[in-house]
Amino acid sequence: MPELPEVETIRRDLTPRIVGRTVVEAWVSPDAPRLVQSETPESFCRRLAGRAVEELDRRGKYLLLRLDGGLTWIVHLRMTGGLIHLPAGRHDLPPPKADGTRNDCPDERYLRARFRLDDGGELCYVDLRKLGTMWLVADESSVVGKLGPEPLGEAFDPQEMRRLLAKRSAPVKSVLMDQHAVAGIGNIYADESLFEAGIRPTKAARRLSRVAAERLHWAIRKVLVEALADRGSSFRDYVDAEGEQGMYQLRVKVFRRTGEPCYVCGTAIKRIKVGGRSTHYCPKCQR
DNA sequence: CGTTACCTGAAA
DNA sequence: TTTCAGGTAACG
Repeated sequence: MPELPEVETIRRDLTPRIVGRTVVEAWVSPDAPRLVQSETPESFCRRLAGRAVEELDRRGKYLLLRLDGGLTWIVHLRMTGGLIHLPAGRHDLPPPKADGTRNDCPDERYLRARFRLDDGGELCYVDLRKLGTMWLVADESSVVGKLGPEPLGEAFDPQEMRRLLAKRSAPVKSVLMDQHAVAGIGNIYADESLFEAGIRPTKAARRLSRVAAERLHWAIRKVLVEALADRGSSFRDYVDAEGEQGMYQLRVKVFRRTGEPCYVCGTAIKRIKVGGRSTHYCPKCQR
């Protein structure tokens, strides 16, 4: 579900609500045996209880909750995970909606873990597909050590963009989505960035000209900054830490616009598979 | 390098 | 019934 703009939105919203708070009790559903990767759920809950959250950071699509005592609680939401904060006095997620609307994932059916805080608030982890993962580790690099640069960071400059495209014979879209190349771009923002740069997703990464690589660098930053300003995209499941939707889905130019006219040239947007993922592009604007 | 498994539920 | 879904690791 969430890519960099969604995870960063959650990080920003959660920061004032949980930094300085202590986890007084942790619970992991027996129905989610794969959620905790670093140890058994029992051990995880025991070690987490009593720890204060000192800092909330993000690397790629990972949330890093730095705790007192030198441990880091790392969360990856994968496809349908979400973290919902309930302030003091509210202890229940909404019940399933009767009308069958799809943006209802943070309901009680999909509650997989909960974390009670010392101010009476609560952090709820919801995940329909149960693909999300958590770790409690002393060494963060054991989890996030091999990620590529942050696309909005200083280390990601046009030269770095060219360097990471060079020597890769895979389609440029697959390289953009490779978290070891650059961290945080997923299916939506890969398609949108390639449209913005006028590059065909299937083009071999190493075949991009210098100018094209530099345009792509600029496009990635533009798309991510705008998506962040819109608090991410909510196509089906994604909601922020308060259960609210993002707005960028209203601004996408190609993602899930199959058959609709390109806003630039009017040509019908095409959908193909690249690296097993649905890929959307304008056959005229993107060469 | 591309493909498949991991999960659940909605849409085609 | 089959396909598809904001992701990733483990395959061959």
